[in-house]
Amino acid sequence: MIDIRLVRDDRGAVTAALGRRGVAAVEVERVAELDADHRARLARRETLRAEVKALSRQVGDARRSGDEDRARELSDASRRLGEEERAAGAAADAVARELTTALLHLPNLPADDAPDGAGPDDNVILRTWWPGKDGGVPEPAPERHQRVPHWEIGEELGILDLARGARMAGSMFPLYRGMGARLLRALTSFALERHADGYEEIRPPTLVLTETMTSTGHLPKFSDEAYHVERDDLWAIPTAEVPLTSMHRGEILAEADLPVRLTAVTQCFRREAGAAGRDTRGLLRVHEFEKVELFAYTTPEQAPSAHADIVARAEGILQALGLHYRVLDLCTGDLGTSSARTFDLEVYAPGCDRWLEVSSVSWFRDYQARRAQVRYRPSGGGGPRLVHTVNGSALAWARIWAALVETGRQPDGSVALPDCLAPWLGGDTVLVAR
RNA sequence: GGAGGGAUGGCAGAGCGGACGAAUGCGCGGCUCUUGAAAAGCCGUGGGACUCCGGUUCCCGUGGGUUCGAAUCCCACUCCCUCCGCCA
Repeated sequence: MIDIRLVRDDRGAVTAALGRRGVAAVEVERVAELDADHRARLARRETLRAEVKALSRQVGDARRSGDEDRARELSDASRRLGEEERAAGAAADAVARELTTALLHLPNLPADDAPDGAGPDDNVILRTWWPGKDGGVPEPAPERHQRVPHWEIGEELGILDLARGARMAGSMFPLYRGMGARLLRALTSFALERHADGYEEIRPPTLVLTETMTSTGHLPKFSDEAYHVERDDLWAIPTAEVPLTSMHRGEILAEADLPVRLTAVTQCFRREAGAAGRDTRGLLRVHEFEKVELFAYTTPEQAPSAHADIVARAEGILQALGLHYRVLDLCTGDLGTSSARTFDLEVYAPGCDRWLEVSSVSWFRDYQARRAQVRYRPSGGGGPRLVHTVNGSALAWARIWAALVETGRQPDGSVALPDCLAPWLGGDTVLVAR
C-alpha cells in the first residue's frame, strides 16, 4: 500500500499520480477523511488511557499506605473512565479497519517516467530483438512450415496432450508428455543454472496463508483470480513472487545484506476468471504453468539497477533460446496494481501469429514492503526504512514452450530446439514424431 | 492424531498482578587508555502510531477475557521442541 503520510501531506500529488492510472479523486479523498477521523479518535482514546493509568497508579499507592477509602474512590473513578476508554477505543478501531481496507484497495503510484495511457494499446514498444539482428539479418518473416500452431505440433509429435489434461483437471490444465515434458525440465535447469551466479535458489511452498497473498497485493482485491483451498484457508500461488515477498516478512535486514537476490521455480495457478474464451487455445492461457522467477529486496537506491538486471537476464534467456521478442514499457493504464513501473517481454509465436507475454518485470517501490513490513537498517545510522521489491519472470515456460515449438518447426514437420538446451535433452535437440 | 514442555529486544536469558518497554550476558556503536591493535574500563543501544516536539500511547507468539491496574491470571488459536501413533 502507499504511504498514508503522502496522502496527508500532499493529497494533490497523490490524486494526480493515481489519476494517471484511472483512480477517481474521491477514493483518495475518502482515505484522507478516514485518516483524519482515525487520528482524532486515537488521540481521544489515548488521553483517556493515560488518565486510567495515572489513577491506577494512585490506587496502588493508596492501598500501600493503608487508605482503603481513597483506594476505593480512585478505583471507581478509574473504572468509569475505563468504560469510556473502551468505547472510544472500539470507535477508533472501527475507523482504523475502514481506513486499512480503503488503503489496501488503492493501487501504487506510477513511476514518473511510466508512459501515460488508458490500456494495453498505449504500451510503448522499447525494442524488438531477433536472432542475427546485430549481424544485419532483417526482422524474420515466418516460413510456411512455421505457420502451424503449437497445439497441432504437440499432437503430431505426441509431446502435448491437452485432451487428457482436461480429462484430469478440466480445460486449460495442460499435460506434456515425453520430450515435451522433458523440454520443460530442460528449460528450468538451464535458467536456474544461468541465474545461480547472482541469485540464491529457493523452492518455496505453493500453498500460502491469506497474509502472504495480501502482502503482494493479490488480496483482498483479486480473490477471484486465485484458487482457494477452503478447508485449510490456503491459497494456491499465482507466481513465486508471492512466497518470496513474504520470505523476510516482518524482518529488519542489515543494509550490508542488500540486495537479497532470489530465484525460484514454482507451479503457478491462475483462475483466469475474467478471461473466459479469450486466447484460450493450446497453451496461450492456462490455469497451471511453471515459471522461474527472479526476485530482489533492495534499498531504494539499488532498485533501478536490480530492475534492469532482471530485464537483462530475462532477455538473455530469450536470446539464448533464439526467440523473436519485444520489450514493452507498460503505460499507467495497464500497470499491475502493486507496480510503479513494469516492462513486459513478449515473444513472437509464428504458428499462432501472436505476441505472447512471457515475463513481466516490475518495480514495486515500497508498496509491497509496507504491506509485508520488510525493512532494513541503514548502515549510516537512523531508523529502519522499508526495502524496495523488484521481480520478474525468467521465464514463464508454457508460452515459451509454444513459441519454441512453433519457431523451430522444420519443413519435414520435426522441431529443432536451441543447442543451449542439449545438455538436458540427452544431446538430442530435434523432436520427431514417434 | 494423542501426551507433555515452550514462545520475552539483533541473539541468549530473567521477570509470573502495581513506575516493566522489561534485569543480566553476548553482540553492536561511541569514548578513555595504547605507537597501533587486543584486553580492560566508561557511556550508549528495540519497533510502531500520534504530537501543541514538552510529551502521550501501543507492542513480551496471535486473538479474546478478568482487574482500578496484565509480560505476569483465565480461555481459544498458531507455531516450535520432546515422546507415542500414523505416513510419502
